[in-house]
Amino acid sequence: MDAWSALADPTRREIFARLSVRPRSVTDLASELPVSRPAVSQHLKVLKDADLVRVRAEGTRRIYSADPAGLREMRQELEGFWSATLANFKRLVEDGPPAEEDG
Amino acid sequence: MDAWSALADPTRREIFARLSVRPRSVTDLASELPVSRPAVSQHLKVLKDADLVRVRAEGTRRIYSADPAGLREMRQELEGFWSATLANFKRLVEDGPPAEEDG
DNA sequence: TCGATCCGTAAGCGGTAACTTACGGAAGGT
DNA sequence: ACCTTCCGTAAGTTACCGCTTACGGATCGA
Repeated sequence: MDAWSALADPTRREIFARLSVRPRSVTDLASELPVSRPAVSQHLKVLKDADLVRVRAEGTRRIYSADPAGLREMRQELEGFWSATLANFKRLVEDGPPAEEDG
Repeated sequence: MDAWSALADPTRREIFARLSVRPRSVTDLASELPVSRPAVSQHLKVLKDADLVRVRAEGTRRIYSADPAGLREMRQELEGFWSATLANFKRLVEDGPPAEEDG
């Protein structure tokens, strides 16, 4: 599952948002959310597979933190959409000529 | 369905990517993609509900174009994730103090 | 008016995502 | 050694998503 699909789920996006503020354990996350601890574990696995989070062992606890790696690609692709959309939209409202195909 | 879920689907993201370059009709899009025309129509409805695309009638054809509106919100949220993740990650690799809760 | 083209939607199907409960392993304290 | 806490995974259920085919409305040309 890619980063787009990983962050599409509201619960997973909420988990990632919290981890982007500061690292937390699985139990801590579960206590803050309206889902069970196993559900959080499963969400974290998805986020980890998408390189959106990292894990660090601390005794029996697993401390998860946000990882820039997975987010970087996604951000770049979205920035591409953004600039292309703005340029295209600008031509439309200015009633300008249609765009040439370049991608 | 919000913009995150709308762009999570690969086919829908491909449609949006093409529309961000230049507007196209439903049939044109379908001819470029490995799915049927009704499927494209359904995808466009999702994108439209998320304010990611607009429609303009041109005879019997419906010309769809990328709309900055829906993308703006999503982009801002992702930029928030990005800066928070970077800041948090920086503290971690510097072995600095844990972050305070501020949202 | 008749046919062709463009399009949206309903109906139905197969796949899978998200959640729960149940279980078992690993580490720490006493 | 024993109990507790923390965690991941398997199994099963429910619900939704994406796709197809089929159908009907709308517009244009002859």
